[in-house]
Amino acid sequence: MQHHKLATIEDVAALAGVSIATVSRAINEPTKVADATRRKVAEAVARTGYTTNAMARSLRMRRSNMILILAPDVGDPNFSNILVGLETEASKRGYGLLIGNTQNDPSRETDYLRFISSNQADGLILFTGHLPYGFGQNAEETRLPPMVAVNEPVVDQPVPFVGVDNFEGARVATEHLISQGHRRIAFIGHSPGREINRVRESGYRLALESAGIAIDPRLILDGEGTTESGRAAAELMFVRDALPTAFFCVNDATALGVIIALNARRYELPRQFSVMGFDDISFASFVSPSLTTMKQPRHRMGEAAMELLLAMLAGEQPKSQKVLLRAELIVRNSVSRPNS
Amino acid sequence: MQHHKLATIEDVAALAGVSIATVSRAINEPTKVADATRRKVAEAVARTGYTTNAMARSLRMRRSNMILILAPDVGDPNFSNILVGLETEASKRGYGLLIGNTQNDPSRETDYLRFISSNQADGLILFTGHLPYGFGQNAEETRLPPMVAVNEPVVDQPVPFVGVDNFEGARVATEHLISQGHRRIAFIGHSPGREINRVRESGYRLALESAGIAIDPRLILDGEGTTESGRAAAELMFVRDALPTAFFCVNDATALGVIIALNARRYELPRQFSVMGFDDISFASFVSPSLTTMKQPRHRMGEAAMELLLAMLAGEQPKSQKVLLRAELIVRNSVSRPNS
DNA sequence: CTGAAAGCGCTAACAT
DNA sequence: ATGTTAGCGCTTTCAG
Repeated sequence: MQHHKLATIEDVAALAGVSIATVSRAINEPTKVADATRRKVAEAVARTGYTTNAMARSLRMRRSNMILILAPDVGDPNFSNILVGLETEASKRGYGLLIGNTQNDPSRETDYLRFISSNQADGLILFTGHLPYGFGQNAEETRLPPMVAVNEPVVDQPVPFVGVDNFEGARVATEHLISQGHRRIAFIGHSPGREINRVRESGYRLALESAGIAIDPRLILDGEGTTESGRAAAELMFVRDALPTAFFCVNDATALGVIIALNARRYELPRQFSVMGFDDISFASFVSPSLTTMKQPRHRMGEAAMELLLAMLAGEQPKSQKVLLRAELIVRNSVSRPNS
Repeated sequence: MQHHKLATIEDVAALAGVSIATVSRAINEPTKVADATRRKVAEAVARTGYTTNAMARSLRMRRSNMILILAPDVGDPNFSNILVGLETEASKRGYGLLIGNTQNDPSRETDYLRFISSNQADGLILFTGHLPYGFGQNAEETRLPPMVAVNEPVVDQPVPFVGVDNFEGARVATEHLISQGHRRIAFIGHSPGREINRVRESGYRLALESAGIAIDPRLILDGEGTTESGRAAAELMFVRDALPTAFFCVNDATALGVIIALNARRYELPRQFSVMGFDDISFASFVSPSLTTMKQPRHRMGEAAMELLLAMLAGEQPKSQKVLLRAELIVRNSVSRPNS
């Protein structure tokens, strides 16, 4: 563990009285070496404190055992929880994680590609929802490196994707509300353009239809996925005077806004209104009332994405271009039977 | 940007009609090369799409331009915000970040050291508060690699540290309460053993003393730094019937617990009680009333730590073993003048 | 089962 | 200002 002068494979070979080739084999293909030799080498390794020089090895083997993670915002808690899953799986398989924070800046995206093109990383995990700038132009010609998108699919590009089943999750959430006896259920959405909004709304609609409940367009409002937009949407409902008994919100931030609006109007929750979120962000359990919501399996998303990427690196064809994990219903205190 | 067969320095040299040494110089020490030659090389680089092979370069130069980040929990939002600062500074200086999630598991700590001992990382940022297991035993003999601790200092070890000035921050927080007219100010602390508890409590005491306010031991309670412990501590105050007009809490999680307890008792905040936190975690602005607190300069902590480490890597002696950044008072709605 | 030797792609010392 | 060359530490044929 000395830092100034590390032992090399030659030091070990000399000490063990064998050739460097044998040392290399003893370490990497133990079965190809005689027992006695292997023991001698092992001892020499221990005595010298030898560690394989990863640079030399990577240079020779043309792979680095590193994965580059490209994310728009490393500080986003949604990201960091998935990261833990990525790391768990990678480290289990002997891979290291290199992290690239792009801030959606094209030049930073390009910049990070140097890790790929300089052989410093073997594959790529994409959180950005688009190919890094620098690949984009000539996607057909350019041979893309092995990569997997997670959380956000890559638009218009055949990149394997691991995410959550938003359609199914929204359906389950809405059904939970229905099972409690609600029939007038609002949907407070994200921006109309967002894929996630479309899909979660579809799940909501399907659940209602399956239960034979007519869809009331006045109960469907767009938002922006933010707390403030949730608050505003709830207020709008009161202004318009088309009130639901329950709010299903496209995400927890929105749900929080709805709760704030309802609390401000001095309603008692969940007795007078039920609120359901989606995501299970960290403060979902701290709001009052604590938020019933759909939990995204973030850790498993990370693991699954890494598993998929490493399989591709090992030469396997991805079985499917899309892995969707189920969100889990988390029952807390913001949903109850309607009050009537 | 072809992935199967990358251009090497030889390809560039051949195309430009120069030697590989000249190509290397043209790229790394442009001033040492004639203008015309440099242009030829630049064009050849562009035509071939050449990128320096980082492995070969690192092997030769004996450094990787990589920094290893060792953290107990990569998913912790406190960590991830500092990470952004680390990344900003590192990437500005051409360094990459390798991330290691140890989960406080000694074997994982040791495991990640291979990145250091195999030359895959030049330095180390420590979030763990202790030397990685594997260095610990023989710290005197072992030559430690360049490293900087951030957020949490390394106990009993001369490791340069970048963190927040908790003493000063607690003093400012308490003074804010005093300036509003409070004189009976409670301190809800962390576990007694924790350094952070000791320091923040000292700041609280100094502020009171400086203002000529006697310290009332009945207003100082231990906790565990959790929401639940904050709630319990507030309850205990009511049971003991030694009530403050304001609560200064060792952190926001605790403050949240206090607010929950006060809300549950149907007090009106901040009219009847003021509550002050520390940290400015993400939901501090969402609680009702929104939390007045001290904001940790996490982004800058990351930048400062990386700056320090890179300076050490460049051979500079760290000027001081300890860099303390000031926390910033964030005024929201949980503090007002006392009610009397 | 083991050893000799080539070579991964690069930088830097030395020579011109 | 440019070229030649050694060698960073390793894995992997190819021989034996």
